[in-house]
Amino acid sequence: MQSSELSFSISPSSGVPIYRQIIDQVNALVVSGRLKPGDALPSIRKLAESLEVNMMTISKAYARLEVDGVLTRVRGVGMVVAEPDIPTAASVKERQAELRPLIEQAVLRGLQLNLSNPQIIAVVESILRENRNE
Amino acid sequence: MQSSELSFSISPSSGVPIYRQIIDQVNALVVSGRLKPGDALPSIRKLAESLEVNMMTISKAYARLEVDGVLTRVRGVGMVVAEPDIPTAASVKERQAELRPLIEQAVLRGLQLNLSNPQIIAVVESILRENRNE
DNA sequence: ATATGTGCATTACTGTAGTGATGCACGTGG
DNA sequence: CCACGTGCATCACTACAGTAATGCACATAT
Repeated sequence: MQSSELSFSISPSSGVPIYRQIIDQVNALVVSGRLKPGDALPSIRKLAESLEVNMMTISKAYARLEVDGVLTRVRGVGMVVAEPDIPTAASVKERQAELRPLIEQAVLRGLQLNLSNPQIIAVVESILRENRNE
Repeated sequence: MQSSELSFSISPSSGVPIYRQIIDQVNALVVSGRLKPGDALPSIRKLAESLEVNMMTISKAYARLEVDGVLTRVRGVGMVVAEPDIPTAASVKERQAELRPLIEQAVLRGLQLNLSNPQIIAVVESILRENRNE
């Protein structure tokens, strides 16, 4: 169990809650493939100390990530990246339905900004392009 | 000033704040063209009474909508739908940049759900199709 | 068994979002 | 001018998110 040398960084005064910043960064690492299933994450204590925040803050973030199926917690051992393939329990349609409200919020904002359909889709594709490093 | 007969509906126990529900519904009405520039909205008192909430809750919602450039308040008269064309102050690129974070959040969630690029774009297009009634 | 590493449960403090009650200021119509 | 309809400012209350301090439970290595 060598130090994975994961570099987390937070800005406590960015308005975004600390635990949310942790969640987003772990998610990004997993989605992009830099963290693979079975990989260990920094222990709650280590990470809390290095970021100078309370352990519970990290713990809550890890807990949320476990509920989301991203991590698996193993008491006495540590947090580990979960298998990514299990969640195919839900069909594509169901997952799309789950995603829909989030997309809707964003798209309506785009319409409100008076952007055309192609202009909105261009933003979507640009973001997809950035994150298909897998 | 006839009754515009606008039908707002809220579910106080839906988790979504009341003022946010008002904002979203007004936005939807304006974006879809059912409310046109110059149209009057229900007065704060009337709407508050019909929805059985406090005036201030409606007032806050309207205030936010004014900041967003959707409505114009006229004291002693009421709230009126603002002109939609003014905001072309910002270039397409700027408006796309403003939209980007929202889209990004949604798209990353889609990737996390293990949806393919076309599957995500399909959701976007479906929503765009629903809202181009203009 | 014991020491030391894990994560967890409990409890508490604090800030802020959300909502509300009340009285005031502005505009319009008589 | 006066009455009535607008929206607004102020203050206050409540619930909950976010963070933290502390002690406990489990797993592993010696």
